Amino acid sequence: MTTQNDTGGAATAVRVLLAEDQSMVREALAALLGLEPDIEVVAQVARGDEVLAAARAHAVDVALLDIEMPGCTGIEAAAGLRSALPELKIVVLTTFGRPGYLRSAMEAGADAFLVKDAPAAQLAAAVRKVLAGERVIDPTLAAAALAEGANPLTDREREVLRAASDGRTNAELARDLHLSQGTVRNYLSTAIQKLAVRNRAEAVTRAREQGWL
Amino acid sequence: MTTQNDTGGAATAVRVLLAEDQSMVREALAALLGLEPDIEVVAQVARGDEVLAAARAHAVDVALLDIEMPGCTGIEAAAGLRSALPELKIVVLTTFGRPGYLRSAMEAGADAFLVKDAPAAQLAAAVRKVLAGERVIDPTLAAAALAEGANPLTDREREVLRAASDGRTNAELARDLHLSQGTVRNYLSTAIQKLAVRNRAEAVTRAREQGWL
DNA sequence: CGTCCCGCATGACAGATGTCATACGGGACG
DNA sequence: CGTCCCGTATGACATCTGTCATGCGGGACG
Repeated sequence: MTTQNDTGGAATAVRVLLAEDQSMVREALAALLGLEPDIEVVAQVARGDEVLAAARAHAVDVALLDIEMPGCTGIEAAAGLRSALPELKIVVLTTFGRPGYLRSAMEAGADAFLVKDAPAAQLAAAVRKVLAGERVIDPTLAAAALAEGANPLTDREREVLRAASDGRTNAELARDLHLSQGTVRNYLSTAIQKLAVRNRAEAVTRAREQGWL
Repeated sequence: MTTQNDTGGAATAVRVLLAEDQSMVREALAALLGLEPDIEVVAQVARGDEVLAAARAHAVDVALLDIEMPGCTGIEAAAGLRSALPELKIVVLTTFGRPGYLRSAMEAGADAFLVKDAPAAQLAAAVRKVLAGERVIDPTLAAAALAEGANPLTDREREVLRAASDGRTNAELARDLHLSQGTVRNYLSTAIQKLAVRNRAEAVTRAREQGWL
């Protein structure tokens, strides 16, 4: 899905791409940004895997990316944009202020990281700041991300934990991941210990809230 | 939190209350509704338990309620509004199109039920329709709600399942809920059977996606 | 090149979880 | 006043889950 509305806005207006899967929220954010005379939303997409093409097609200056999207995540989209269009500024916008998300967003090359419960004024402000070359991150969240340290889980552990997250049993996990049942249990066991919890369900909860899942 | 902005809008404009915990989304929705000449957002709150007071204080015609909010849910707020201010129209707006949510919203006296991935235009449309005495619900979702039937869990089963949802062990649940450990297991067992799943984690997932948790 | 650590894997064992039969008091409903 | 369902409880049993000792292969480092 790609919407064009190149009408309106000053000739010098910042050209913004908005990527967010919930139509109502996306269009509402567009309305909000539309109130700013120096900002123009020139493209909207509802899927992560449509971001790059839309950014190219509409000569976008700033991309505003939600994280949770079908197709691919905003983080992955950010990485793609960063390598394909290095000039483009990237603002990652998310519901969840998870330290791991902030870390991944920054590693993917984001210029700003905003949570949706921040005041709306910060959105336009962030767009202007990244254009001016600044980086915008919530200091509290940055502190949390640094305090928590990096994701302690190995790839395999994360994979198994993610697969286990909706309640699948060890036998199913073993089949799906082509592992022995015992191996699945070991990965879950080490994940449980690394996360300092007592069972897989707590491990899932904890990994989720850190953005490590 | 209560914001007043009685300025602007026609004298005959619909007076709308907006309840949504994420500031950015809330203010964006306000901006969106603000574009409609016949609609005026006269109050905004970020918590469910502030809805009733704000509705009273601002002579609101229509309340737009998100479900997931601190304080109390939009469903609970709707029930409170319905009994205290029977004239008021209620639109429930939610991220998740869960059949159980629709059912509860309707039982709580909502006049409309919208999901956030519907097109933005439906929001203003719904406000106008409920004012005209119509009810607005997504037909697909209504069908799903009817097909699924009502929540099969007893109060106690739901309570135990909810408490178990973040990974607590039987012993902890028993202590917290003042039950014997065996009783906890029985409740979880019956819940697991009613939901046609194979363990507590799947039961939690399933109950959640139905809006039964 | 040996050694050490890490990721990965396996199986044995103990403890947690899920099932089932059974039981009892209380409220609802016919 | 039976009958049924709910909430509560117990104990026995089977299965699942978490821990641990152990082993293998590869990369890092001295």
